Amino acid sequence: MRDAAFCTSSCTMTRTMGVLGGKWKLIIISYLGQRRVRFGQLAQRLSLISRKVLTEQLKELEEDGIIRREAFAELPPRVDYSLTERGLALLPILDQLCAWHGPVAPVEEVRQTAGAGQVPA
Amino acid sequence: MRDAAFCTSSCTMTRTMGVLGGKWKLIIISYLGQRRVRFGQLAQRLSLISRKVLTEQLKELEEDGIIRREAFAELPPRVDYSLTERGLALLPILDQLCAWHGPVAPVEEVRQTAGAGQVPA
DNA sequence: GCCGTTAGTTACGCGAAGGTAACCAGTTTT
DNA sequence: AAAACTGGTTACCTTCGCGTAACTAACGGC
Repeated sequence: MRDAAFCTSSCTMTRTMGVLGGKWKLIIISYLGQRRVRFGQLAQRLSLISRKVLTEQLKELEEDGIIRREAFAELPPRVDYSLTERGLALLPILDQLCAWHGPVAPVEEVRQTAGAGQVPA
Repeated sequence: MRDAAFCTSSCTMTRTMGVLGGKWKLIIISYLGQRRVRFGQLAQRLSLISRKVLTEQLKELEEDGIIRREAFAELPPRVDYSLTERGLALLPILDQLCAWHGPVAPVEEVRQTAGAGQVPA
């Protein structure tokens, strides 16, 4: 997404889709949850997303102030991603979306058992 | 969307995106709101969507039980679209999404002033 | 000096999503 | 008899999202 026509529309829903639209954004946000996650970890867990697209989406999300990127001058390099306040504010809404779709609520589950071998995507 | 890999994912957010993902779905749902709208009216208002794609999306939304399609054997033909209960249940969530994105909340506005020349898309 | 590590970037190319425009049915209007 | 109206469908073509794979930087270990 990131379509100019979307972002300048007079309809808020359309503008919102300009920021959150696209296959991956909500999934990334929902996976991040309240945690700080390294890039490699994201890439492993969200294996349906190619590395290239993942970095693109992360960059856009960062530009939109939804996630925070922290790069450390370590060796080997390390980059942590986490939600900003703005991003965190989305979580309860996403939970409602998930609850709407399925009776089960595995987003919580994925977030909580995140080290246990779940395959979120 | 409607990607098989999405719909069978173990992550609810991903499965949810399988149904609601795509540029247009949430916009159509949000535009429908509580009203019954004729096809031509939808096509006019959501002018960013081509007729072809609009019919495709409407068909998918109907298959997923989110909207209801009522065709009348009138002349000229008439088809009304409206949200099912499942679809209506999404509205408060979408309103929250819009509220999250912009301080203004024009989805309500668009729904309420729907005859007054708004251009929702 | 070569490999491995992490976090990317770049070039290349496919396939699906989407736009355009023509066409259809069936009846009233002109 | 032709045009117009509604709600589509279809063929055709273009665009772009996305995947694959190779490559980079900068350092530690062998």
